[in-house]
Amino acid sequence: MPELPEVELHARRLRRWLVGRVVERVQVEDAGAIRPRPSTRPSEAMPDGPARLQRLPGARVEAVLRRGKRLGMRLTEAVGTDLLLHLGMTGRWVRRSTAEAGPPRHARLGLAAGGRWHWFVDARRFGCVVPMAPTELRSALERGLGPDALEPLGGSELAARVCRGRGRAAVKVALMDQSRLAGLGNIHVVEVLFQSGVHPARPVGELSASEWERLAELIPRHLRAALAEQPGDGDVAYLTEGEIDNPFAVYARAGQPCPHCGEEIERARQSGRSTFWCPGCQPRG
DNA sequence: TGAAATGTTAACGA
DNA sequence: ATCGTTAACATTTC
Repeated sequence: MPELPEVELHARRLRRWLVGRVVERVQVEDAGAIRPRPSTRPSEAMPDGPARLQRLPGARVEAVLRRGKRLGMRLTEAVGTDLLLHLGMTGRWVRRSTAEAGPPRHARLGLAAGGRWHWFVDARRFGCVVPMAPTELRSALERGLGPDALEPLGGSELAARVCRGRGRAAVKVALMDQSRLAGLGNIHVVEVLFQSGVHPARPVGELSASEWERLAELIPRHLRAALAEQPGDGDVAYLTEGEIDNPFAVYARAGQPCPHCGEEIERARQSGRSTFWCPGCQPRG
């Protein structure tokens, strides 16, 4: 899942692990993970992807950037190749000692630096690594994305962005549109709407100014709180795979009592994704 | 066995 | 044309 908090967490970890270090080796386990453009299909691999990545050894990692759910890795300019990273649904980077026997399960590619392996692991294979010219990285990170959802935005500006061109769209679907606001995914948009007391199916054109103010304030606050709860160390864990308890107030809690008012959390589908809300706290208006 | 899963988008229908 | 929903991608898990 990575949504914005998990992607930002990756940015910080990759900075800590790699910035200032020289890439010693590259190991490609799955050439399909190397793509010509972000958001391409696993079957649309970059034909010369492995060859492009083999230029990296000797390059120093200069910076790790993030916008919305996209990550960028700047390398020594002389190498002529930077990387755009997308985690897709299940992608993550893990660090392993070089003494470890081999790549972890579902490893797609690895970078050796600072005496350790840094593996891009992605069971569902929607994530990718996109090699590109350094001049292209900035636009690849920004093109088609609205402002980063972690940055505070005024209520009226948020309303203008999210409503632009449509007044009848459901607020949940509009908030997940990355070209309007970059970073909210299915889980956190559901949580933010619950905290804001806004029903996910409300048309954007019908929200009041004070509701927009509340959303504008709660979006960055909620994302920062989610980020603060992430482990500083160890591998990133996503909800579906583990025995970790569901940390969310309403997401994946259909039929359970609302933590605020005790009413039963409801579930429905919007644009093919599950939505959860409390009928008591989030009236249809 | 079937359904659903955190992301994104091409293709379809109104 | 614009809007919005569905199907698809690939794989795992319940």
